[in-house]
Amino acid sequence: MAVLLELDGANPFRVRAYFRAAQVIAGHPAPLAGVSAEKLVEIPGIGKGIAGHLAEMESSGTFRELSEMRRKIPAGLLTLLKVQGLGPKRAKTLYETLRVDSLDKLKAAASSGKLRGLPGFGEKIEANVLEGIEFAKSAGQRMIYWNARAAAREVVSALVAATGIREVCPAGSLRRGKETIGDLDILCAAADGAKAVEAFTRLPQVEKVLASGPTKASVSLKAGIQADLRVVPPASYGAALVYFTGSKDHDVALREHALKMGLTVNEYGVFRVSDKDHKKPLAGRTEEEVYKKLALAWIPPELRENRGELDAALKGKLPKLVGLKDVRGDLHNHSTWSDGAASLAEMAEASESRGWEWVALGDHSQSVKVANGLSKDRLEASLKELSALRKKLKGIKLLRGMEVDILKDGSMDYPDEVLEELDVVIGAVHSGWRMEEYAMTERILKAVRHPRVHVIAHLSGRLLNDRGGYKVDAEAVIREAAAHGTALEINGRPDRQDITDVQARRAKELGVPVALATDAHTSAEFDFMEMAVTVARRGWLTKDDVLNCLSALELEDWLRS
DNA sequence: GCCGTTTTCGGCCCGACTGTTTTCAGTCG
Repeated sequence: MAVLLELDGANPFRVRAYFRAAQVIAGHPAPLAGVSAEKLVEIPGIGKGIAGHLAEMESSGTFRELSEMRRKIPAGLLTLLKVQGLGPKRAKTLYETLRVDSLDKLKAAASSGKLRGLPGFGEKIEANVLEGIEFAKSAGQRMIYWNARAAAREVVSALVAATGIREVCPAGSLRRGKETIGDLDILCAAADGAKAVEAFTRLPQVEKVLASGPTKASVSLKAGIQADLRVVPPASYGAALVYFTGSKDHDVALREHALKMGLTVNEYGVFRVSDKDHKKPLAGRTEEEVYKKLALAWIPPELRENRGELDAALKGKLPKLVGLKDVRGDLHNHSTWSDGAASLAEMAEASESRGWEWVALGDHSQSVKVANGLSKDRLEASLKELSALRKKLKGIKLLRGMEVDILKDGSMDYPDEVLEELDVVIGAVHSGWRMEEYAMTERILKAVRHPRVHVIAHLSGRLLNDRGGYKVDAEAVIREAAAHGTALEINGRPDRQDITDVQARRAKELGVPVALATDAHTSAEFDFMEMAVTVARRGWLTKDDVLNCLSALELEDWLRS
């Protein structure tokens, strides 16, 4: 609705209200279906109008005004917005004058020189549009966090090497730890902005310079992602870091909060509103200083999504987020017994050398034939091997933590007497993907209720940028997990990251323990614990919410209970 | 369309860059 209104040229504040409401709803931990209008309007950003639309959507799947806008604005117009340099105004001009409502028609019009001369268009924009069309068609996919971080680290170290500037930091959604990244935002503190920008645009990683000025530049990288550099004076580094880390919604809320205090915030610092020329910064060198001047505790980047963090910071009620150092072990991984690349011994030794206090070494259960799942006999053999390892490795507590399939009827892939031999039972779905949501939910709920199942793994089954996962009512699973004391996993494989940040926060809200898991298939993949921790932090989790922060004794107590 | 420590009406975050313009609109983040 927000995008359609924008294309229609509606009041920009009305447009923003819809964008904001959409964000609020997406980030709300508990589902809003069935919530009464009186309760809905208590949520900041949802007023009477949108609450009414939501009620209408619940019965009909849409609302009247949206249907009207859909009739009024051709669907193809929305795809024009994907082209860089085309916003609502130019898209509307194209449609009204040339009837352009698809990328193909846009290409035809641009290549025959029909764009130049239109209001707001010239030769340059025409050329840029032509180039942007190809990009819009091919790209569109966001990069998975882990890969984006690697690309960013490479650019940052190259920039440091080229300029000698020390204060260079990836900001944006990468710093916030979002599951996928649209572009890299890199912040740099330097007296001479132009010099830093020039060095940036000449890095060997750069494929094409999209824009470049004295304090900022945009390039596309050979790695297949756009990177934006912003340079500010060192005295503004903290303010710029806040600004450039975002999220946009967090920044906007922060500035609104500042205005109530008679202060204004930009990327250069905090100023009094009365200080019109921004002559006397009240803060700006560090992030802590900026937040403090606004009467706020420093907010960890992972929380900066405008999901209540400003309110919590104001009241001193921010959670003390779980960190990698709090983690004492991993619960879910694989060895050469099934589809892993390292032996049980290698996985055990790698865990010990990471300084972990315990590890539950796992594998797939018998029905997952493609992953070489373990029959009862092979499981027994592997347990013997583990006993021998226990005698050798005294520095770490070794547990057997199998990923056991939840079969189509909801029963487990091993009989109860076998499950009882395992220290940790992780229930997971790897088959029968196309079940209806109701049936899939019942199937998983049965596992949640099973007294021998400790953890449910990768609840959605999705693989980012690959497949969407099966249909399941996550809220029902979280509620049942709360009722039965079953834990839910945050899978740290970068393409899974499942359960999500929002679901993790909901789990915490209902008192469901969360298990962080690497799902490692090599010893190096124990690194994925950091990915799982990032998702947990985005879900507001503290070490009290996370099973991996228990000592070996505490964990065994919990497993028994 | 939302919201309220001046307000139920009249505000609504802030700045850089580009390209089309003779002073600024559009786009982007």
